[in-house]
Amino acid sequence: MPDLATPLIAWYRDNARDLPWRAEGFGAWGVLVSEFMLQQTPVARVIPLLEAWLTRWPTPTALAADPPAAAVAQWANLGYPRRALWLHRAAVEIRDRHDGVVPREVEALLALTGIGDYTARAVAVFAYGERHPVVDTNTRRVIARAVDGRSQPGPPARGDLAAMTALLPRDDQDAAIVNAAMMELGALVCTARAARCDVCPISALCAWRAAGYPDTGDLRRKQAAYEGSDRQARGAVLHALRAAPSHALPADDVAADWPTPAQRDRAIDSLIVDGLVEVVDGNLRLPQ
DNA sequence: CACGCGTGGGG
DNA sequence: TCCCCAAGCGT
Repeated sequence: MPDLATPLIAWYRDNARDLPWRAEGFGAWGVLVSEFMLQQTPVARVIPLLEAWLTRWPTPTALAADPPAAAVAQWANLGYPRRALWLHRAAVEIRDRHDGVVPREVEALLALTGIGDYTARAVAVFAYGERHPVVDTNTRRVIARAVDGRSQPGPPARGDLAAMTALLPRDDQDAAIVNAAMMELGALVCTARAARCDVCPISALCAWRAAGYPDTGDLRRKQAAYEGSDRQARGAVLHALRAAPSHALPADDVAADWPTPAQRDRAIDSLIVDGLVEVVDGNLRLPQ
């Protein structure tokens, strides 16, 4: 396996986007919040809401002092609002178990609500400079192509972390840059739809390119159909309740035009279970 | 391990 | 237009 780190580091120095969480001194809490928001939500939509979030809650303790409902409301339209509840819960855990300081150990980060393999290592590496493999979907795609010679990665698997570890230089700072560079390359150059090999710093070393871009068959899990799904129904319920801020609505009036009432009711029930909808005297409202 | 979970932008 | 995609996580 040729050395990918050296060209990646040089490329990253010249081509990395100037993103808020990469600013010197952005802080571990800011990095952690950004990572929560970036879970399945594009960068461009995260940036303005991240700034607003950190202005309102500059520390985990500040967030923990407000009710979870405040976090859900501030989450606005980022999608997957359960993440707002998880982030709030993580803030409480940081206050109660870590004296209000975002932990730097991967194991401690993994124990927080809403933090998994990716986010734990992203915080440890990008906020604290520790040396670990950080593997997201971009990184997995770049490894699939450059190293394994396949057009797309399979589903996340054990072994992903080991594969990335093999690419990391010894030096902690260089390792952090290579982690970031793999993600950045996947986001900007070696994307899911296209591979811009003409501007890729490792095209000469790429196994997929060398093999003539074989289409290995796409093993990625397909996103479930959204049209007609329970998720869509939940989205419609939330949309209706957001449109009626502060006052509760009779349950029958919420998304009343939804084509299948049973599905609408199921969506409401699941949102109540998740803590994203409240029942007050038989009326529904967003938690407050 | 495969599935459920929002919302919106771009090719 | 419509479909695909987007720094995952919990169960």
